[in-house]
Amino acid sequence: MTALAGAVPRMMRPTLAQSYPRSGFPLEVSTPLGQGRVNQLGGVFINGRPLPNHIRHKIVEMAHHGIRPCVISRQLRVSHGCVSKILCRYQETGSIRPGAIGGSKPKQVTTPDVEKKIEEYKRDNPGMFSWEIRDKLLKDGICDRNNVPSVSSISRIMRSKFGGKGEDDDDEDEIEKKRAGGERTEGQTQH
DNA sequence: GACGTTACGGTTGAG
DNA sequence: GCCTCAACCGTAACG
Repeated sequence: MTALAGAVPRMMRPTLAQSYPRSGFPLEVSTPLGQGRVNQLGGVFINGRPLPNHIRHKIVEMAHHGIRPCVISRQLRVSHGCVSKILCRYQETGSIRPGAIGGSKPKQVTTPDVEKKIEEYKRDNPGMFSWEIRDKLLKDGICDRNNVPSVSSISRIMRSKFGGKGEDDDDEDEIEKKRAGGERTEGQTQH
C-alpha cells in the first residue's frame, strides 16, 4: 500500500499463477457461496471477498483470550497476514467489519451536506424528480455546475434514503444472510 | 517459529 | 443498462 510505484521491488516472487499449481489457486471447492478456494492451511476462502463474519468475530475473540495470532491462524485456517490485518484494524477502529468494497472515489459532489439537502427536498416534496432536485441544488447555490451530482447519483441517494428498507440498521447478520442468499441464488442460476 | 509487510489476482460498486 | 476504475479483499511469500 505504501509501496511507491517507482520503487525497486524489495522482493521478487513468482506470480500467483506460478505459486499455485493449477488455475492460480491450489484447489477449488464448490461451496454454497460459490467459488470457494482452499488455502495452504486447508481453510476455505473466496478470493476477493471478505471472510465470513463469524470467522472475523472468532479471530478477535481468540485474540482477546490471549491466544497468539499464529495459533489463531492455524486453528481457523486463515492466513496469518489476514489475522494480523483484522486484529490491527480491530485495534485501530474497534470494528471487525471489512471496509467498504468497491465504488468509485467520491467526486466530492455527494457530500453529507448535499445528501442532507436532497433529503430535505425530498421530505418537503416527495413527488420531486431527481432532475428537479438537481436543478434546485444549483438554484439554491448548494452546488455549482461543476460539482452538482448527476441525476443518477441523486436517484441512487434517494433510493438508499427512502428506498423503504431500514438502511440504518445494517445488522451484520442481516448482511450475512443477504449475501448468502444472493450468492446461493446466483449459484443456482448457474447450476 | 512468530509476525509485519507487500505483491498479487480477484470482487465490488459509485460514477 | 453497460463500462470504467479505484478501493477493498485474502493469500502467499519475503524479511
